Amino acid sequence: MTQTARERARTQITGEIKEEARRQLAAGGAPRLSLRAVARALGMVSSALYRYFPSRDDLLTALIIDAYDSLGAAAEAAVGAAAGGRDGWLACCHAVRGWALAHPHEYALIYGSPVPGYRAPQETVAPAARVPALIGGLLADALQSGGMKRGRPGLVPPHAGGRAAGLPGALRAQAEVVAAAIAPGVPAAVIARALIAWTQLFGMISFELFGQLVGSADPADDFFGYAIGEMADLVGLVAGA
Amino acid sequence: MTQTARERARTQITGEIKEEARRQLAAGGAPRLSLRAVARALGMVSSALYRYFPSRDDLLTALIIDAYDSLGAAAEAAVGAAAGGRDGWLACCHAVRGWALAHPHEYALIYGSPVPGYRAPQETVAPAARVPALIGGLLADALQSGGMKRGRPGLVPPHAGGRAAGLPGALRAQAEVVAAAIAPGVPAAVIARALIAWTQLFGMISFELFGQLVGSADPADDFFGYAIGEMADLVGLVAGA
DNA sequence: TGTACATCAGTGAACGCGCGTTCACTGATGTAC
DNA sequence: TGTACATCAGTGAACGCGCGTTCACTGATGTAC
Repeated sequence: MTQTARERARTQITGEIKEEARRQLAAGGAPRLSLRAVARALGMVSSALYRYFPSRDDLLTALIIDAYDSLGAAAEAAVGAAAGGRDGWLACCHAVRGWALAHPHEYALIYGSPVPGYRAPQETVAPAARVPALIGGLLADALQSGGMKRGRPGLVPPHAGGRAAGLPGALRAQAEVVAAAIAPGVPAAVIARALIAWTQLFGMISFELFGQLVGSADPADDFFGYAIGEMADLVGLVAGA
Repeated sequence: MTQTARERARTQITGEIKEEARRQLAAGGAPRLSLRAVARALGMVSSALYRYFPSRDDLLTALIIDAYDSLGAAAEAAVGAAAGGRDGWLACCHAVRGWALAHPHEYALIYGSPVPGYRAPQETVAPAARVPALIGGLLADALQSGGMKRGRPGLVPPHAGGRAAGLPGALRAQAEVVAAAIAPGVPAAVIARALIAWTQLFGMISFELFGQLVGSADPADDFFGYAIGEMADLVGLVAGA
């Protein structure tokens, strides 16, 4: 309950190490993050860091978890403040993008190419699932409170060639697993489209941050706003509670 | 016209260097690519590589250009063999994904997080534009040959809250620039949705390759097929010529 | 409350490694006459 | 066709740097009696 001075110092310095590491992430990205450079910046000797993190990879893991949690918290706060349904979705998207633009190197750390030689441990899974879980909950809520069209979501008809209305088998099964985990009661067809919306959201943000939109949708604000609206339609989210 | 032995040797060895560099890319990603290691693997002394590439960054640039060209060629071949319109789009998507799965580290090189400290020079711009240009051309062709619905593409209606039918201003202007460059005659509304489809395509592939789909749409084959069909609908592409 | 001991943070030196790049050089290939 | 010179590929040593991690150590903080 009461913390000893040692415990307080430990928490404090652990925080300072991560803070400095984040600064270096911004300077050179994950591959250039160096324990020695972090120690140097903090006026410590490099071996001292091993009192706090048993290896470089453990420091990386801590940064990854923090990044997922920071993003998750930002998104949750935005959704909590929104009216739900379609508004919740839009708020979530804007919060995710806003966080990404504010923390581009932490975004790259969790959504960019995997760091070579690093394998994310189990502990990162739960923080990574916060945004998907948030979206799932939002859909489930919207479905209950009338914020979503019933039946097959969206109104895009099967194309002229005549595609079967159902989902392909594996996708249906996967969607049901997802529904059971994070979106109870939401039909597989809605989940399938939500998966599209989800990958679309991060695809846009990655393209924006990684420079692929230069020469087309850059600056991306209007494009982003338009796209997330289209995704809301696709999923079947309607305005109002 | 006729090549000297020296010229032949130069072309050959330049190729071997890039080949070995690609192998090392697969082993450790771009940040771990090392001139010395490449030279070692080829039985050369590291300084000899400087006869072929003036610096490490120039080797990286060559790999990036090759990757864009390889991807572009694969996509173009697939579209060329398809019936056009919707089929062309689907073929393009499958070709891009197929290439990405076959060359995951080259994909990460061009669509992953930027390599720290590296700035892509102008020469990479044209190769990078091949896939977008291909899609643009495909849309223009489809529009001319009746492979696309006229008028506002797709059938998703404005959401219940009543969104204005038009595109936001900046997006409309950007879409017109894109149309002028790679999709002559294609309306801005179609371009805007094609931008969504394009970011969606690469967003899905990145999520698949970078491990974000584990636990949901994994394996991603059915999800991918479903999503690109939905995108075709969104853009207004119909089956047949 | 005071003392003896255990815990822990931080030091400094070292190990063993790898990197990109430069430079003066040797020897083979190509070119001009 | 043969010779003199220029071009270029590749060598080997060196410069100057950085890295992660280990280890024996000092000295401060915490704990049990």
